[in-house]
Amino acid sequence: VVTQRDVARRAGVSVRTVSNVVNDFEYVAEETRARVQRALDELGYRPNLLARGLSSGRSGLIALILPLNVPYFHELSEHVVVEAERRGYTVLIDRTDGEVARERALVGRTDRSALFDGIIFNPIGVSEAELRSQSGDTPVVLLGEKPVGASFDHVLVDDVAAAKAVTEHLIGLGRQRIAAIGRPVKARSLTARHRTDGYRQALAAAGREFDPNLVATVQMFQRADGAQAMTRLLESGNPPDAVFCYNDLMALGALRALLTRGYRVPDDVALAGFDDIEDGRYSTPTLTTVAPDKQEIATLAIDLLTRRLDGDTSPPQTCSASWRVVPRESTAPPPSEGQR
Amino acid sequence: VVTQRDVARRAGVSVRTVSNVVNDFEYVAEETRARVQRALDELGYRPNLLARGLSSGRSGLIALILPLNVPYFHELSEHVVVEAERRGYTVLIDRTDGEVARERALVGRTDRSALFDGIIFNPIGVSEAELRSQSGDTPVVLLGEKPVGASFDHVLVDDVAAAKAVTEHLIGLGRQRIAAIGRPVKARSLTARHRTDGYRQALAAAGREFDPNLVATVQMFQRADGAQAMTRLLESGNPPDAVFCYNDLMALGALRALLTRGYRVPDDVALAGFDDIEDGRYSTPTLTTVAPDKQEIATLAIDLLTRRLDGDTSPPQTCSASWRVVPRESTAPPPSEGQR
DNA sequence: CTGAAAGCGCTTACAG
DNA sequence: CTGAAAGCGCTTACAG
Repeated sequence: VVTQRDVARRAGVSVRTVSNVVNDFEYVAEETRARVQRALDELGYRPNLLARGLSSGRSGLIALILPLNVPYFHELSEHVVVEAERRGYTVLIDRTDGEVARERALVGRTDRSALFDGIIFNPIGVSEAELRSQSGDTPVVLLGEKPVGASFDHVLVDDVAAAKAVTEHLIGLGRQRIAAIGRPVKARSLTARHRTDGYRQALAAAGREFDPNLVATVQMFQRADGAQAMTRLLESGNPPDAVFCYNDLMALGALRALLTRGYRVPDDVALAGFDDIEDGRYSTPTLTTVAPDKQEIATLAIDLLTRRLDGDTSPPQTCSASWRVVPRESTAPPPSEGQR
Repeated sequence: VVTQRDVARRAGVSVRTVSNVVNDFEYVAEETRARVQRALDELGYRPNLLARGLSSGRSGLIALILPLNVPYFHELSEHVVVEAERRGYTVLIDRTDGEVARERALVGRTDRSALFDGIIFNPIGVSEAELRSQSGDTPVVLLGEKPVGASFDHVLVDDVAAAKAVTEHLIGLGRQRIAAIGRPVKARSLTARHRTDGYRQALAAAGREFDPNLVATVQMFQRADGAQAMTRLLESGNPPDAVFCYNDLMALGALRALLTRGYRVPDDVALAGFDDIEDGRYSTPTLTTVAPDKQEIATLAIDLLTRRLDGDTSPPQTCSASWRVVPRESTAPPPSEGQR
């Protein structure tokens, strides 16, 4: 490998000057710069990130720690990568895939703070307290769920309001038995709780009775869970005529379960999800959903993080990104009224 | 931050000994080890990856450079991450999303070889020659397409054979007009060429005429491309009764186009894809596809890479992973014969 | 504008 | 088994 020392020798200058040229500092004589640049090119010098990081204390790297197997975060990651690049940072993605052990390994054990200038993280199992003790002075921005007493910067969407809005959309269709799929069997997911809250608030606001039998539980937020939960609802003897799934993935699973059993969507059962993942735009029927503004979320997260990297020490902030209900075929009103 | 020096001072030993304990070397007196370990714990020492990497020349990090927006690679990445972890390596993912500029930036400019012990890469736009000049002595394993004169380790599936097999499956259904979707408009993708070859070989082997009008071109391998190509085929006046899409994503787009226009799948048009992505198992109908063994591909790639990391300098190898045709509803024979 | 030198936090022959 | 010391390749006050 070619080092700055090699270049310095060739150009007849000190490494200090080479470093100045490489990093594009001002105050380098034009003549010197040209000479060094030539040596740089001729030797094919490329800076060693590790050495630079070790001595400067900054690597230009941001860790994005996500359950990449969740399409929502998968899609979000694209925006984060692009947005970070715009500010001169490189994002490296760490898959946690919802495994707490993996999350812990990433956050704990070795000091990744040396490697990464900052971290953007969607924690599933690691608590804020745990994270605080491990993250040292590396800026961390958390995505989603914000527990009380949070001491990190957060970016989130108002799950309660969004869930309420999409449930109201279902109510507006004239549906009578509106089910919800997504209450976790055991994990205490704030997201799920908030969406349940929104769902109940919408029912209450419409003067509807809350029926616990219409809330189906799941293990995870995957397609299979949605399919199973839907199947249970259908076999309950008194099937719903509309379902709000807490994410699109489960809605897609539910859709599959419905179509397999001969139910028509939306005619027999209207269906709505959450996340606006691409699959939902190509399913048949296409899927009504809540679309969080992913671009905005990414921008907010990177904004928050870079501000910290620039030395901002103000108290932790929470930014709320916008969202909207996107009606599609899965909740489209029947072609002509009263046909059912 | 706590350094080894801090720990050494506290334990009353040299940093050499601390390093020995941290790295779990043998030849450390039990008593010493215990004392150092206590200091380590009390101070909450965590090694600095950068410093370790710089002085040891190894970081334990593997870069996985992929178009993560392609579900096939997205699913593959999970296996690679797990497989690498099993060998003690950490995988960091770099999204290229099919953008050549991003690929170049990752491979060129800064010397990432200092940061990563090895690279697993699915190149879209960067040529092998270019890669060779940039990668230095960092081991690289390439995923997919293998050009002639390749000088890197490769892991791939036999696209020709697989495409031939799935086309034969379509022929076996008794379909007469079998279309193919996926020939690129301009890019010279080996993958697409191989799949076209396999498609043609199957037709030829069955004594069928090759009809260029039945091969639809696409810009990319995304859903929208599949939908558009399908639409064009349907509007061509003489629609196909079966379609082999070069990946599942396009097949899903094609499915959407078919269902939207009132065609029944598989009754009117049978449909097959390639990749076996999860979406295809939940669409209605579920999607017949070619399933490359992703676990095997990941294992082969990591095997190849770690072997190089252990000093193997044998000539570049090419490993072929297995695959199989997975028949699902989209090519299921009609319930009763001759019904059409 | 540029040089000589210290230092980032580790690893690792070299001695003992 | 352990210490003193050099070195990994850079950056960056400190002088000049």
